[in-house]
Amino acid sequence: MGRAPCCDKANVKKGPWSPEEDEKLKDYIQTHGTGGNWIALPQKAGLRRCGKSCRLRWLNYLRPNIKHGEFSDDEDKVICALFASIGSRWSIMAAQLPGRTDNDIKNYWNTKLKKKMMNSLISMPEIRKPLHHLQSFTTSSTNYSYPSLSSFHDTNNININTPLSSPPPPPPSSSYMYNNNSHTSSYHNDQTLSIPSSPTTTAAVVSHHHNPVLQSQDHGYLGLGPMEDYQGVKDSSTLVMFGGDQAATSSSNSDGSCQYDHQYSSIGMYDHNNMRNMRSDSYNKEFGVNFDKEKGYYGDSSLDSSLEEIKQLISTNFCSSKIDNNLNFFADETKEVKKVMYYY
DNA sequence: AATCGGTCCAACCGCCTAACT
DNA sequence: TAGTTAGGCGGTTGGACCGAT
Repeated sequence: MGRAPCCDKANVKKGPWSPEEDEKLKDYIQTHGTGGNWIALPQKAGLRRCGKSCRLRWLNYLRPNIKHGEFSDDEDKVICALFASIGSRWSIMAAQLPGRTDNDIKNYWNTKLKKKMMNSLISMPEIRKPLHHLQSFTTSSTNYSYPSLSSFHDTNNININTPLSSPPPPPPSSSYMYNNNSHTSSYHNDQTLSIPSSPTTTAAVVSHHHNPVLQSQDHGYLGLGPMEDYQGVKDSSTLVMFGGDQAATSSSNSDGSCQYDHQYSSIGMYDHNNMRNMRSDSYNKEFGVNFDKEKGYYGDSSLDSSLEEIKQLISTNFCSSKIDNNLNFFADETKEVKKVMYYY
């Protein structure tokens, strides 16, 4: 019953392959093929290796037409698009990229492309969160309209009732906050801005130039806690603030906008450099969220959620049937996302 | 020159499914 | 039909390498 064991585990060599072993394996397969039996192959080829190890070495390194070296922009786009639509199915991705192996793609994604993608999505304005909100904006339509922002104005009388296809207005010079639940408001050099309700997510931006959020406890309007609350963050300019279940007293205006005094009960910080979400110790003490010393961040937020959002964002807006025949679509739409981000 | 921390990637590990007996 | 393994896959890791201090 069953089959013979695949190899004598005690007698097989492990670790890096020597050039001699490579040569033996290559010669054997080029002469005889794999014979559809990797387990028997090492003995026939005169190798003290497990069949699985031979298979891996051949597929990932020795077989003809393997492409090594830098990935092209087009390859980046394919990987990003496929990741968004199918997740970490590296072998399927490899099938779409001639010469690339699943291992290569997996390594490339984990070490470079993931970071590149994250930076691409958050780099222009220092914003990270309103991804769900953006989904409703980034349609394939060329004529964007934002009913929810139709009467948006700020205290400097900058009318932002502008379609996205036009150049976006400059971002606030210091910082602002954007909140979704039912109201939206902003801070701008200690002035309160008001915009109408309706968007569906929460985000906030912290300027690179100075950081009123981290100073804000002194002003009493955010209660985020001092800089040293954020364990492991050396440079406040890398932080982006988001989140916020708010408890606020508000007053509505006739145009549908509203203003209120903020008392945020849930605020998160996103650390650009370390690509992780954080919350202040003040928050965590109050709500019993523990700092995970092993992971280095607070337990309820991590990079994973960011990736999920990227995945969701891309899959909803960029991918579908257009992946195969229009790679530039992804890049163009990414620009649109950046424009929307910049817009805020 | 030595040390340290971060990056990269080849290779291993363990799981799942299909195939075999 | 049940037990077992091969093949395939994604996740993880060890160590080489490199730049900064």
